[in-house]
Amino acid sequence: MALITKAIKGTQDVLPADSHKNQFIESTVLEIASEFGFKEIRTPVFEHTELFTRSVGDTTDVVQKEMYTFDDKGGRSITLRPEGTAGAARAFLEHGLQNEPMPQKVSYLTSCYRYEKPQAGRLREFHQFGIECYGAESPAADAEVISVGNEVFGFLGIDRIRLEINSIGCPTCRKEYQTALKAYFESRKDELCPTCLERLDRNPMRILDCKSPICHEIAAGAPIILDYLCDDCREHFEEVKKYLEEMNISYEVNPHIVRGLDYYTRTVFEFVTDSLGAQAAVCAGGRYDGLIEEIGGSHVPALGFGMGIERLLLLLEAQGIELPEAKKCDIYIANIGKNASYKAAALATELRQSGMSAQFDVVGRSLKAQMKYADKINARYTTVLGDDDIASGIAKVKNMETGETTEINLEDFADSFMDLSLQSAASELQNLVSDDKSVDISKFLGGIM
RNA sequence: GUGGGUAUAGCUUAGUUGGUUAAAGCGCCAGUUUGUGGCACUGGAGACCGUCGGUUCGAAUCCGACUAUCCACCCCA
Repeated sequence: MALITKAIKGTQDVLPADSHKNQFIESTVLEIASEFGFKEIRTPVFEHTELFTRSVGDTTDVVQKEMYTFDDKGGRSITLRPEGTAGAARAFLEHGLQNEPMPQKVSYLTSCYRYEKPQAGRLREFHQFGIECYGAESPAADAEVISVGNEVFGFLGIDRIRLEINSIGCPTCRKEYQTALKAYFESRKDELCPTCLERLDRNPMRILDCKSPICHEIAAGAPIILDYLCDDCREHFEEVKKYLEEMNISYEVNPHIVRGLDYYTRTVFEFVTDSLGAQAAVCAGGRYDGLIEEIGGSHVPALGFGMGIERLLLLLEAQGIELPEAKKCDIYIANIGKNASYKAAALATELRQSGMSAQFDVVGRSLKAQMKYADKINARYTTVLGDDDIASGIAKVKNMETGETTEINLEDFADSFMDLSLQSAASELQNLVSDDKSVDISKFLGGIM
């Protein structure tokens, strides 16, 4: 296929048949976040490259080999954001949000870009839902951020997902730990896999989550960071767990969680699933108390998470969870002849102004073909307009599901049709509720409203 | 960046040991007389068989390279 008719490697189109799923997810997560007081922030797709090298860390894989970086025409080094935290932090500082009442809580839906080799659940352009909470040192904030993620999965009906948490301490206690860890791995140097051998110098903590069986086994006997936490960090971690328990959120402590972004401190967490192949982490984040200072602000403790939208969608599919259907067309106006076409256009306009979704034939097809089309687009009602109907002033409206027809006066068509439509929606809802009490009403409403 | 699988209509796939105009189902368009969809039937459009090169009288089929895509490593959401 010619290059110009081929999407860039690792990018994906969302087609009209599927976009309602994205829309549903997006509005759902934003809504849930807002219940917790997180308000949406929107930042640019690109930033100065230095923002990411400073925050994400210039020894990380993300910065070293995955960023889309280029010089613009003014000679600035620009980078397409590889994650959402840095841009939000930059905006927080730039607009002096530290002078607003604390905590500041923001949420976002962004596209992110990483030059990686694509595979299941891993794209070069992907989308993240994220939240950030600034100015809260307390472990209660950690638990609250985690609970937002928990709420999203709960609301969507996802099970077989577990929360793993860990603390990687503050720079002071982590240093001590890393020394001990390095000493341990040095002692078993000749057994490590080649990649871990490299990691030994760069970041020995990464060896902890290596998947190779030998390294995994060696890592099992390695010193555990939790034993090296300073009193403050240990206390903080204990409190986070306490809050999670109070909030009824189950978790597992996994001392081997190591995040690949340098800015994390203390609490780190991942929501992981085994229904997604190698890309197990659907949502991950943690605390980053040093980040705001690192990019030039004062000391502002903060934390947040990112959730992969594509992975979330994959997960929903893997677990057979149905999302609400796209909004149907309320009424399709079939028309015969030029005159009727004019009338149909006017009627459709009137119906839309009353808040209904209305369509009419714009192709010039036969009546039969128009009816077929109405069926294909899942129209709830159809009406046929011809010279006779216009002359008599009465249109027959057909319920496409039951086949029943109702006569409606063309004079006040929009109002009468709305009554009819609401009545049938109400009775459908009634049936649904009495049929099955467990049905999520909001899903149904999403389908018809 | 490393390894493995795959590549035939919009989609899912047939295509024998290389042998004329590459097949089917779904989908799309139209028709089965007069103004009412779903079912059925009929017809139609739609494929440079991923690309380039090689072997051969002859390649969708065999060989090579490239590209794309999928999966795993790595990394991460």
